[in-house]
Amino acid sequence: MNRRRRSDCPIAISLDLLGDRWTLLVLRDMVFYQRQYFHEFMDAVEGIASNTLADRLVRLERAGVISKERDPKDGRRRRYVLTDYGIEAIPLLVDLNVWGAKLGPDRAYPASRLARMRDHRESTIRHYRDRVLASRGGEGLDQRTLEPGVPKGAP
Amino acid sequence: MNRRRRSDCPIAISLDLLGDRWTLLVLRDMVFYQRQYFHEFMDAVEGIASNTLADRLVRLERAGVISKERDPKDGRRRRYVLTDYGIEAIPLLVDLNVWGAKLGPDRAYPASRLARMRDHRESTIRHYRDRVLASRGGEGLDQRTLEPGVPKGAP
DNA sequence: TATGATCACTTGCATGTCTCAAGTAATATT
DNA sequence: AATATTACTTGAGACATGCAAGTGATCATA
Repeated sequence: MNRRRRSDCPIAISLDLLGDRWTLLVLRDMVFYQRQYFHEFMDAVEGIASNTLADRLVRLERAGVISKERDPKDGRRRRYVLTDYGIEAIPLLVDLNVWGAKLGPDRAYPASRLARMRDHRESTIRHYRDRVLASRGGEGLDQRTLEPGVPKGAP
Repeated sequence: MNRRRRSDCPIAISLDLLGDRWTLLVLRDMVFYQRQYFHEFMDAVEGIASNTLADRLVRLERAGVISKERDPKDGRRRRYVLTDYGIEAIPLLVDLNVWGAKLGPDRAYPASRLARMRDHRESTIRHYRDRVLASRGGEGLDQRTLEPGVPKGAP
């Protein structure tokens, strides 16, 4: 999909990459749920098809939004993390979250987190950005304990 | 497309409505280019098909993002304007604009406007919101002169 | 009042994209 | 050595999109 660039409008350019039903959900999983592996994205409630997921990951990587590396602890796994450019999409996700919450059933979402996103947008963005940076710098989460791995430069 | 709600996640809910290649471009036309009529959306550089446009306008109206009214000056025309809820999507469009500009050729976009969007986000949003409100309240732009029509309540 | 143009769509068909289910290669575990 | 897991790929069918042409309502002009 979205093969050719349709125009030079920056919104159209964004939409050539992000304008489908799945791409931004993958980024959401990375930012809000700290998911990093193929099977973790597959496990998301919405149920993306594996070929669609593979396609989106390739496209995001080619666009420089995410990067891919082999997991040193388990050679089968590929770890996907946001690049600096990908991190700049966090405001977008926050806005989508706030906007969609008004359209959908509010029971579905912790009102406190939503209110924080709406009323303290900047600090929310900073919070998630820092969390991504932290998990990116280190070894990611330990997949058994789901605790942060050894930080970069630690003994 | 996007028939059923996939999950209660607000981002997924947003994407059920906005997650395609055209819907946000229609909203962009409304917000940044003050377009209000079917043929104006058709004239956008990206070249949306008429059936796709008709479908998106119906879906946006059903979702309460835009409203539709007969043009009192020309009964053939339907005028599409943002609702209050639609206006709340303006931050989203600004974010998409700023983000996409880094991906695309910067020659394509007035650097001054872009810098303003990035560095003075709140006032940019206010500016476009007020402009939408103004055109919504009055008669819209005069289609011959492209000047604002008579404001509401004027003699 | 008749004629033609414009506007907002709709229809039918070809093409493209996505989903679902199943399969495969590489690596890890037992 | 046998089995499980991970990250994919493949193929068929469903669904969405693009294109060209057509429709009815309304307007502009003679």
